[in-house]
Amino acid sequence: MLRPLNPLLHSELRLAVMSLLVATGEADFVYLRRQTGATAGNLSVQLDKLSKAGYIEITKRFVGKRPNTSCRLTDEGMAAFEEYVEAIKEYIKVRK
Amino acid sequence: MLRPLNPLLHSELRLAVMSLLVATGEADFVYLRRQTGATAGNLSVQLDKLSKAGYIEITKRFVGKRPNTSCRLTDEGMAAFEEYVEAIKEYIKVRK
DNA sequence: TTATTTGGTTTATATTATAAACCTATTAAT
DNA sequence: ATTAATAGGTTTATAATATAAACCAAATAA
Repeated sequence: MLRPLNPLLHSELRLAVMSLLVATGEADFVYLRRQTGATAGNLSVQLDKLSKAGYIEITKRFVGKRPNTSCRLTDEGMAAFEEYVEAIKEYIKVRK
Repeated sequence: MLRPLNPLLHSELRLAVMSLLVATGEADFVYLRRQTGATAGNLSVQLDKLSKAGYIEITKRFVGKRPNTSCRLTDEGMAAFEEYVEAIKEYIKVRK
């Protein structure tokens, strides 16, 4: 039987965020927003979920006078992403 | 920017069904239920959605005395599946 | 000094997924 | 012959999810 897809990662926006973070290691709110095209509200909610799952670590600080929210992929997040990738490959591979 | 994921296919059960149908061309309700482990109610609903989207064709008939619901992948369904595969690959590929 | 923009969060709503409840017919058990 | 289980589903109620609208505080521009 096909293996289950981690529901936290099987979400277009969260998967996009994780994909970007796998590529960059770390990225801030504004960057993720631009790259994904998501609304700020949606991004905020989804980052929170990834954070609560321990897949990313969120750091809030000021850069100059402006607030800045930075996200870093955790080892747990990386492992979960890799697991998801292996799982979804089963769905999309051509079988004979 | 990452391309959007067809929401009709970005669903665990519907994707599993499509994946099975890509492999077999045609399969009946009972087979799909066994392979996916889904409840009958859920499967019924999701097959209906795939059918309404034109991705599968559902044929109802009797086999002996028992009802039988058979599903066949359409060309449109195959094309949509392939499109989805290309799209999700962008999310899971390792970028440098 | 009043708009506007930046960088977000909270909350309300719409959509979706899922299972529980149900239905009809068949086969098995008593 | 009657009752109970099983097969093969569908319909509907509920829970979970995604999403955007509304909001907020501070900074910059007009």
